[in-house]
Amino acid sequence: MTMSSSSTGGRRRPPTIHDVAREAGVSRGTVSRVLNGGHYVSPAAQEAVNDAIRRTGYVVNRHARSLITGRSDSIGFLLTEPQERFFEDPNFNVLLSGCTQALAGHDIPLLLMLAGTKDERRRITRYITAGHVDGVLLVSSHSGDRVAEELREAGVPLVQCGKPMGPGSKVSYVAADDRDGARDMVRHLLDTGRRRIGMITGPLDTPGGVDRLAGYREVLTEAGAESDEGLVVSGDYSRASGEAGAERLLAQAPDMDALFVASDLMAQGALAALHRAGRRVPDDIAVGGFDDSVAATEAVPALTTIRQPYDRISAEMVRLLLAQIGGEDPAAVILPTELVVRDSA
Amino acid sequence: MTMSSSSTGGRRRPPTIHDVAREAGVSRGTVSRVLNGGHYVSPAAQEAVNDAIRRTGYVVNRHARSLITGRSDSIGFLLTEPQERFFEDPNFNVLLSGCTQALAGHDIPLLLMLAGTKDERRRITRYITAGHVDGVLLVSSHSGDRVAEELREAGVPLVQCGKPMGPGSKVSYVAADDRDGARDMVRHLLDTGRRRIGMITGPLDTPGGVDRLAGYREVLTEAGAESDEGLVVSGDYSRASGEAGAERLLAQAPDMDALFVASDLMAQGALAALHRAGRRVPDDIAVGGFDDSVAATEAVPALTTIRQPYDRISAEMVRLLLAQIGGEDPAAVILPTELVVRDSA
DNA sequence: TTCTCTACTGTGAACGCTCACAGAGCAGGG
DNA sequence: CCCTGCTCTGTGAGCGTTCACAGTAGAGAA
Repeated sequence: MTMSSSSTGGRRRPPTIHDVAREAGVSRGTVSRVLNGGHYVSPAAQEAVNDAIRRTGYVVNRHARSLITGRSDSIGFLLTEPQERFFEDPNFNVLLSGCTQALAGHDIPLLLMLAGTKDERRRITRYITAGHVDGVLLVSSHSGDRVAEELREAGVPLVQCGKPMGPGSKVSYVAADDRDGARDMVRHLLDTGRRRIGMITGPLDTPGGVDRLAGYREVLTEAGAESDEGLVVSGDYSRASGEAGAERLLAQAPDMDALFVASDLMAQGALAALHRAGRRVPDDIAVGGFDDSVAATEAVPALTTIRQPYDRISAEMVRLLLAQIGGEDPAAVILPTELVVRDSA
Repeated sequence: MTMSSSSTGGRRRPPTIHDVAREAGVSRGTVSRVLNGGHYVSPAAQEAVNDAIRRTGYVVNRHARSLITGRSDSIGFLLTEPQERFFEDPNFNVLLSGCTQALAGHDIPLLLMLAGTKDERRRITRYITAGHVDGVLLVSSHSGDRVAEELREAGVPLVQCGKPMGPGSKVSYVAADDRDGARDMVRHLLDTGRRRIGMITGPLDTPGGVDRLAGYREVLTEAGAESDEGLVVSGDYSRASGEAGAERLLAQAPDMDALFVASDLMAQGALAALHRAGRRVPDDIAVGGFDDSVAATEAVPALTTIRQPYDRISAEMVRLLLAQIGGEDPAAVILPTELVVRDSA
């Protein structure tokens, strides 16, 4: 009934495991065992300890625990893109909340780390290698990025979103099947009678950018199309680059009757450019996007696109990371995409 | 010239302060002093230690440090809004990068924590009170939110963005002068000949929402306007709510010749609604926003708005938080706003 | 009985760091 | 000469926890 002084508001020193042990009439070891699953603890001791914890208001000191276990029970979501991209691209939102949710099931908090500049990357890398998180969910596509390598070398469990650029890289990753998705879209455009199909690619220093272009080219070649000379320009997944890309394509290939854009956000930009040029979508020109983000449904007309299963991607990323933290070897997961037909194609 | 084995890829045990001491030929104490500012260390020792750190690839183990200092040398940026709002509202972007930059000067990493749901808030609050961050920059406006109180009771240094709702609250905060900003905007609308001025307010359970409305009413009253009956509706700062608000106002007060909207994002929505209704801006109706975010310059026509000095706000938040961590008492800072005239009014 | 096995418990020894303290060396003042 | 004060250095203790180990008691088997 009586509250021990340590549970009142203005306490000085937080109670330690030692205080709990004294209060419960057992040893530190027993308290620790209760805290960590309760194996080899008698029911009587179990109860006495739980009571004492309640009475003292004891909270485990995670720094002390981490010091010895080497674990921190938290996970970092590291984004090495410029900050604007993070806010502009709706995919990040979906990915982030997916990961947060997947981790919530394990009661692990997710720490978001934005490292857009070189300086930030240095600071955050040091923070991570100092053991402040048990593992990192890395979202970064560009090949010039050394962060993944650095973290891997430092022995930090890591799962990347999207295929890494280097071929022999031993890093875990989860990705959608970009090539296959691109093939589906281009086939759909061909099936609906389009013949002059242009493409705005993603950044070609990323596997996603390269693979979607490869899928596009494969299908066109299989269909017996001649060269795609003048039909391909590349962007950086931003809205603005989609707009600029479409303008360039319209100038280079005015007879284009379809346009495959490697992200919905770029496709939004492309739609704006097409609209300005007086082309009706899909009557004059069909437009296909990629991602199936909110940008696809918000676009006018709503975009036909390739759905990336972000819910499954984030779930798999978390699963792989926890497995890796548990000692398993890195692994790669490729998930299938799906064609979503709306109004633009 | 030779690299110690610990700096190669597959190291087992990370180097400790002890390894560095041995490598440098000094004691643990001296290494520790170098690590913590280098006071009372001879130049020769200083250099030897720095060399040894470089050679061994030593990174301080922050758990061990934290265990004894009680500090974690990191700061949390806590957002208790639903996640969509975070991505939609460009103000968060600006605020976040401002804080990151301000902290970079102190070499302190910023951890972003999104706690949109009750469950997330519980997890994150526990994480914070367990001492994982030294202080919290809190962005959350709603009054129903108990997070600020909880953290303050747990003794966590805290600075809020925006005035807290409760009157007697002892929590630090930094805010722009919302009332004064609103006054400036409404005066500007009056000065340019407008007479029937409507308003879309922010959420009225936030001081920002209340104060901007108060400023609006004061100026109208001073100008001798009759009741604003039917001229005021409220939104939640989202684009969609601005659109809906403008529609409602158009129905209630078709003779309105100006509209003051409590955020640029809502103003964007309002512009869309006005456009649909065939009203020309600013010819038929003037529109004034609030924030001066990118939404203001992206809007068509570009928004006349009230600039919130987000760069100074974030700098002040960081300054206040660091001061509070250093033992100073909480304080409040109110920063002036500025009228920015563009095309919409 | 005695021995073994199992369930449970307590005790040092870490983990890697900082902090307080003591002590060395040297200068300057009485 | 000693004393004081300064800069610099090393050492032991301890932060709060887990882990390995040793040791106890009681049950069952030999």
